[in-house]
Amino acid sequence: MTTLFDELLWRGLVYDATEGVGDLLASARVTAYAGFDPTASSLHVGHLLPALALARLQRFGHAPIAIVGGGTGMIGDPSGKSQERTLLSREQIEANAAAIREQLSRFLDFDGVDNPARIVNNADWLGTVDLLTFLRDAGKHFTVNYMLQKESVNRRLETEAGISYTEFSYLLLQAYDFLQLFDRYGCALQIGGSDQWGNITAGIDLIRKRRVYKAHGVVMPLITTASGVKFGKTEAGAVWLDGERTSPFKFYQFWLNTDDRDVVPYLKYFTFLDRDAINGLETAVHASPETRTAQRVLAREVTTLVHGASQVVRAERASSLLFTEDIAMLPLEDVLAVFEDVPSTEVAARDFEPEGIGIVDLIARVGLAPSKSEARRLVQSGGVYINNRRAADPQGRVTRQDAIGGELVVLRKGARETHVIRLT
RNA sequence: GGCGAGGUAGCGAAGCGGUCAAACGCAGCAGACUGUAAAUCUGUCGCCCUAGCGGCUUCGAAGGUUCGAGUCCUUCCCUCGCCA
Repeated sequence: MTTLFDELLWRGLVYDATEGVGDLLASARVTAYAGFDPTASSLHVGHLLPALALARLQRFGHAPIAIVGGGTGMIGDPSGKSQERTLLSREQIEANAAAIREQLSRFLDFDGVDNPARIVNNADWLGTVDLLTFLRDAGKHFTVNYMLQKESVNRRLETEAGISYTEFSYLLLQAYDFLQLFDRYGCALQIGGSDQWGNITAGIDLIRKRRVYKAHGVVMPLITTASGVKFGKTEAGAVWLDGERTSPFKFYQFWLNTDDRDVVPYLKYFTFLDRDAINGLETAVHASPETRTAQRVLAREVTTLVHGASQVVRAERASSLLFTEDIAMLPLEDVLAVFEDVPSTEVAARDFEPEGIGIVDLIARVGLAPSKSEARRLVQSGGVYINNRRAADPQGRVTRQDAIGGELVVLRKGARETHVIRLT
């Protein structure tokens, strides 16, 4: 049967790995961890890779640990960052950590008898260890020479701004984490993004020196997009797992819009579909790209994982409605249901009374455009739709008669940004 | 503390007294073409309106010179480099 490592290899999830991980994973139940720093109150799609890696691990019988970095978050990881970070307040970090913990719990099973998942906070030990102890236990085992050679540090040394002592120390903290998890839970493997390689090997080195044990690391590739855009970004910024920040509908749309060239790798990265299923979809991409079957499956699978099946149904309905039907013809309840998680604004019905509101004013008022000038430009270029009908006259007005069921106006900008106006 | 370089729109970067709301590139936004894709092409990209060779506020900050200043002068603030 296939082992976890084979599985990861097939999915293209192994960018680099320590010698012998495959054998270890094939021969024993391994406890492994991945870390998540609480730099924001939500994870984003980029975090899915390590989060799902933990879930895959668990599915293969191994025991996953997710670290929410309440301790390391206080310092800031220089890996992959070209500039020094601003420190977050302790309260902020604690709030973020709590939110992230909740999100991670969706992917992991805590009730397994043999291999239950754990979520731990490294503030538990990093927050209590005193400086002298830390320097003796961790610091003593690393030469500055070694640390300077790490890519994350080295790159920053070449910049004008340099790197602060604080961020320079990050490596030691993460190494110390690995040691702690090894001691507490027998954790012998760390998983992360490819930018974590330096931090992971530092931990492995520390465990070897302090405990005379060979721990392992696996890093996953940086996700790229075929068009060169940074993965996980849309016009509205990062794609968050938090439904408040990125609505399930937008989340679904994000995946649905995946480039043909990216969709197969993404199916491997972000779903649990097996080889046959993915191979079938790959064929579909070549045979009939216009149906975008693979994208639909991808969107459905990932949205289900993050937001649940019921949200997928809604997103799919909203999607078809948004692009293929004349919404003004539909019953008010249907439209309401579909646009439930689209941004909306309440506007007093009497504002529409005499002869309606100028379309330009309305767009600026609900924030679909940042200024009236911008709104006017949009309308003139034909980028505004009221109830799915293009409104290209900047002098145009929206009256109460335009409202679906007398109480709802669906305002759309371009192909994707929709705003609902409720008359009250 | 000394010397040098520099601070222009989201970013990068032109500009060296008028025609500068400010070239150009990137990013963004919209349109066309499409498959809610990619590529390409077009338009747009400070704010306001009665939309015009219109009005207003911008080029680190504050003063000044000038009919006129992003452009010249003074002071200050900040960033970077070298030296101490």
